[in-house]
Amino acid sequence: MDRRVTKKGNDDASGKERPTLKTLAFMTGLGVTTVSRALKDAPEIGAETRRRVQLVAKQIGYRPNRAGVRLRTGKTNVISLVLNTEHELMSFVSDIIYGVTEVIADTPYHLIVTPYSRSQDPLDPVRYLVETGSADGVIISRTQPNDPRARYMLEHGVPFATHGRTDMGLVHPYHDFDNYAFAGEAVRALAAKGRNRLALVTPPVGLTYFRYTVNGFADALSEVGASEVPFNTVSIDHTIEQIRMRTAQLMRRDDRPDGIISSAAAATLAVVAGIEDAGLKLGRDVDVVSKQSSEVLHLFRRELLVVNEDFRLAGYELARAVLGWIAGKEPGSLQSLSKPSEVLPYRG
Amino acid sequence: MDRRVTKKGNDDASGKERPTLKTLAFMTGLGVTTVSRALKDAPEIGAETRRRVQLVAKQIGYRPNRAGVRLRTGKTNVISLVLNTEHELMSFVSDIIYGVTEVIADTPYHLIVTPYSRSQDPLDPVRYLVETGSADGVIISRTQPNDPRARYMLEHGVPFATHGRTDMGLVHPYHDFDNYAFAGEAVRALAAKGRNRLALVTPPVGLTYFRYTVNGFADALSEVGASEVPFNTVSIDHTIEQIRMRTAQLMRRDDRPDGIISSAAAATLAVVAGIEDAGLKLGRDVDVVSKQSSEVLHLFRRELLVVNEDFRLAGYELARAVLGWIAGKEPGSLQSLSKPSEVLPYRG
DNA sequence: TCAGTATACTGAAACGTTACAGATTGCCAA
DNA sequence: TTGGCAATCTGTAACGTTTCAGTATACTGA
Repeated sequence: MDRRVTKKGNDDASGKERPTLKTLAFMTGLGVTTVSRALKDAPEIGAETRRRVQLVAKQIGYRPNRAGVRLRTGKTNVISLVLNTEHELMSFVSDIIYGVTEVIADTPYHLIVTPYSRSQDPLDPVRYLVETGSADGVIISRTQPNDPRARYMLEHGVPFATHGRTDMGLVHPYHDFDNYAFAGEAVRALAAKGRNRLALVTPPVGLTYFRYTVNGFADALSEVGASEVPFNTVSIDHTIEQIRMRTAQLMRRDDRPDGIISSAAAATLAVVAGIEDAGLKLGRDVDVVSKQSSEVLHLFRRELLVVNEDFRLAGYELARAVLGWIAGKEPGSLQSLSKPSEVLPYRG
Repeated sequence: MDRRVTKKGNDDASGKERPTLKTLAFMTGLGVTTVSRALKDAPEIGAETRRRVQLVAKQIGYRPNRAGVRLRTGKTNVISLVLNTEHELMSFVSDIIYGVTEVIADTPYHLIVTPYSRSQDPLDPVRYLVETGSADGVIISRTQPNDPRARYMLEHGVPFATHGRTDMGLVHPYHDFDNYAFAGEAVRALAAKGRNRLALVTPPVGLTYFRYTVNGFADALSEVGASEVPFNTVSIDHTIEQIRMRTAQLMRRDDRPDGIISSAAAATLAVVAGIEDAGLKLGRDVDVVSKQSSEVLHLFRRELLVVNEDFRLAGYELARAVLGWIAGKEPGSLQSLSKPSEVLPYRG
């Protein structure tokens, strides 16, 4: 029967060590429990005590220990952004991150980036996050109409938001760019320039916004009475070289399009290169409308017509949606659709 | 003297709950301590026991609870990438993240992105990370010759790596691109084309690589006998519009340069636009050498001369450096300098 | 035979937090 | 007076992990 001396090491307010609830309890002469509750404005704590505790806490710069909270409550204070490192680490990822951090900045949340690499099941990282309880909320992109990740997280009660919509009859927060409208506006802009044989460089087949884009394109085509020149051999997921080569092939054909619509700025660079490889001139032989997420295309070729998509806004909305869901709001009320800008020609 | 019944809730291997050490202990019939040590190959555990525990652990998919480990040991298994959201969230950030995640992928580490926004003290986020013990290692960029963040982390014993070198007489891991060599090569390439009045679009004043670039530029100028056309009114931190306007101004002067070196692709777009605004033609009136981090510039104007900087490599090296330091390697052995590619003309 | 020691294992405590189940005090109604 | 209740505050346990200080057993040398 031994009688060890237990050294606490924190019940004096001496050291350089980070203050804990125990430190605060010692300083205020209260119990640890009382301090804990006072800090979170629990009703059963006296008004004066509450103020006193909060004052002292602020003075000595108390910050709750994340590991303690997480261990006890399961709350991680983490939002995870799940990214496909193969396709998505293009410039717009930075913008999304920017938008997310902007929202998160004055919350206790941290942003962790969870990658999934080469040809891995997209569900893997999500499963990992859910199984290990690594995040309070998740943001995914490259959303599919029938998206197993969204389904999985719904089943497991994990708050999330998708960049892009789904079509499963399930309701969840999302943010999306109105690609149906984009494609439609693009067609109309080209039609207004007298172009009537149009080709489309689509989003990746299989993602939801592929459908919206294609539908918007098709509907507007018949609206303005233009026809489609099929160009199914590429999407914006293809490499610069592939897009360039196949565009050149396309433009050398007799039935070549006189208008092209591109769903991404990087692809547009390749498309224009392909057009010029074929000896044609932008603005004369063919017009191109492209989405872009930063103001680069007009520097590239002033003949380009552009539509702006704001990925910072996307990050912002997605983060707000996830936090909203975590805070208990209705998932259905956390959906947003961003309208495309006008189709813009080079402005002086 | 009450005699409450304590419900453990985990000592049966029943539920859907995540297995813990206790679960493993129950299943193997061992003590929690033994299981813990067996999993980390402690020497005082019998070989067979060790194998048995590890087998069971693998079978049921045991993963240590991060909060438990972190609370007990202080180890977070987190690497933090500290970013300036004002300047740095350009495309290359994605590449750095890609490189980092590549290294981190098969380690227990998570990557968290810690932003610091508009005109905030760059030391703030670092101080936060250190004070709250939120990360085992930190990666910073926009490194300065005398960098308070590096000094601070050295003082506090926090492993880190800098993107770019410092010049404080203190040794720490870094990865840097050899901008001295880049500027030199660029000057020589322009000289080889008969250009001898050269201007430089510099990195942001105050950052270490500003100095290297400027020195490489100056040394090579005198080496080849060319002269500098001062262009101090811009750096690559300026907006596209500013760079464009001032380049146009510069190019309208009588003493305009016949060669320009640009430290970033985005700036180069603006520079070329400015050149053309002034009615001059790239490749005829002036040649431009530019760094780029992805293959876009040759699509933009094939007359451009480019040097490639690999930011994915940077992320990769930085992550390896931090992990190496955490693992106990000598900081001085974790420094790397990446040589620029040749100056490349448009390749067919 | 016995002490000494190496081997293999174990319980308790601690990290910082919150939830649960009280405990203390004062006040009021009966 | 007494019982009840509201208002405040408190101790203990628990989250899952590792470390400390053991204990039990078998083996060793004399």
